[in-house]
Amino acid sequence: MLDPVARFRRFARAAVTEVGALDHSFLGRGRPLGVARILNAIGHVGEIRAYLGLDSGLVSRLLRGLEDEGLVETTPHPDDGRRRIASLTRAGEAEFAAYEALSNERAERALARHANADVLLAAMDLVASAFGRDQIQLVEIDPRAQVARHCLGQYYGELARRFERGFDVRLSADPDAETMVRPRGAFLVAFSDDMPIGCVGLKGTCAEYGEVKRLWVAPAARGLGLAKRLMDRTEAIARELKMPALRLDTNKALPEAIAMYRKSGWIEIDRFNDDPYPDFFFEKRL
Amino acid sequence: MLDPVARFRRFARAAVTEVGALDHSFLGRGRPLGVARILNAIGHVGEIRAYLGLDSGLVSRLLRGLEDEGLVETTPHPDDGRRRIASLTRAGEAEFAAYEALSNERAERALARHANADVLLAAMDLVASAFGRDQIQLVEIDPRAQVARHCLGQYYGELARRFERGFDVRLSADPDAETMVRPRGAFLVAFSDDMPIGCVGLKGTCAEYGEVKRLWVAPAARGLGLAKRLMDRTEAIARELKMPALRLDTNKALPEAIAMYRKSGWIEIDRFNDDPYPDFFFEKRL
DNA sequence: ACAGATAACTGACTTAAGTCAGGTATCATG
DNA sequence: CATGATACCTGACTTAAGTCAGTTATCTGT
Repeated sequence: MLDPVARFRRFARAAVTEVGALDHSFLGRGRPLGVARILNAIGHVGEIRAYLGLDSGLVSRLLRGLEDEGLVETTPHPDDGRRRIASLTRAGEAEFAAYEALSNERAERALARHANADVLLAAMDLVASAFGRDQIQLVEIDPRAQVARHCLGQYYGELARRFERGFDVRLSADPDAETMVRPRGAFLVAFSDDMPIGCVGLKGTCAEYGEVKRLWVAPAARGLGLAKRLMDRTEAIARELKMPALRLDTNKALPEAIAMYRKSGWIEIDRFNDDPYPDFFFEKRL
Repeated sequence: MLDPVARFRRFARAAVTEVGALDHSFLGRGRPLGVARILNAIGHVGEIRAYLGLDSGLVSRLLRGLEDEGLVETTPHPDDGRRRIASLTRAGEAEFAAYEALSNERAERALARHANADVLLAAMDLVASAFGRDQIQLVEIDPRAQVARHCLGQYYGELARRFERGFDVRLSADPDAETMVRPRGAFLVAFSDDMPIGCVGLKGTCAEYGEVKRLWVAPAARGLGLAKRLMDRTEAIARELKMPALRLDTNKALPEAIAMYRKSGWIEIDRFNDDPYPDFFFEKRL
């Protein structure tokens, strides 16, 4: 009842029950689960066969059934006459929305019953990130995009909580967005199933070195080695951009980060800027 | 990507994938899932039909298949000649253990990959408790039993963390176990799927009043209204034992508890003992 | 001791889900 | 333009899972 494996399995049982109940509610729409899944897949992606990993003959038949119901229509692929693209008709979209509503209602109800929904959600984020760790994708995006700004907001919030004297972006040497965009630099965001869970900026400072800025990993994604992965990718990009070296600064309130830098070949150097926050300065030659 | 419902559903997707993978690994033993589930149910409970909610004819046939394989044997029920009890043969137990091992390995592997397994487990406990909230059972047990002592240990740990000057049981008026056993009092433990997630003691202090002691709810179970449920049950038992009133003391470091007492009819009274820890004293006439 | 309920079983049937072997039209490439 | 690969389709088949009606033996209450 108390050992880790038993706790994990207790969780698995609870999740199965919950999932089973959702499936059951799906059946309430009078359609078998396989068909419902196809409908759902069309709503989310245009590509079904590979996405669901089903036999092409089976998909063909299921799709035909949905066509007969008037929920789906197929059009030939513009570039490839062999392929057909499935899309929802208006009626199909309504049906899709009905399934979505079932999922949403269930989620809303579960959250509404809990007096601490934010704690519950944080736990769910953490578990989902752990389960989906192999699907985490690093994507280069513009640091001015909304997701990027969301990540930065989270990052600043974290610093404000952890630094002894808080944190105010305006006092810090906030890098201009242009310095973190190709060809000068880059900005990476880590996504797990569409949720941003980490970021890092590579700033093209000068000819002698680039800088690693704004390395952040969401609480839900800690323990998965994501920071290391973000750093490795950043280094790769820096090499690609022919930067001779990388530098970064950090604060003593972030010991995990400092340990990680030391472990992955960064050398401590003297202060190289006049930012009021950092206590430690590192360099890595490429 | 950030609203609560989307986060809940992201979690559901991750859980489905994980659970599906486990099912898939079960298939590796060359037996369909339904049969595997029966085998599993026999291992855990003797009663299958009602437990799995399956058609009796279906269970009959599946059971027969397992009997033919030599994994299960059935014996007539001692008191009711119509009923039969299924049990695992030695070979069946080995097969059952093999399925258990698959689940356990999977759990161990998932936990081993995570650098913060304790954080992950805490999140899982929380989610599992929320999903299983309707299955939480309150059980009266002896306060000297191992589970009870586990709960009390957790409770003391929590106090030590929250009280300004820490907490030492030996300084507090630790109630004798006998005062929390029928007919003088009682001790309740809340179980969610075999995991103890809360407790409360009803101490038969004197003829004028009983006392509520050691009310504890595990962090994983907070927000589910469990404390209220434990208190309600305690009151019911107190009435049953003909106690004219209940009293309790508590500390200002536990504001949620204090708010809960006030909201459910407890009246603040003067100090009625010389325990060094409590700041607040309450009474409720029955 | 009898009527009605109940537990387990049996046989006949259904549905969902999927596999597999071809077949046809289209595409990519030398 | 011939050849092989590819995308989709079709028909025939299989397996898993379950429903349903009816049978038999046993139990329970009067």
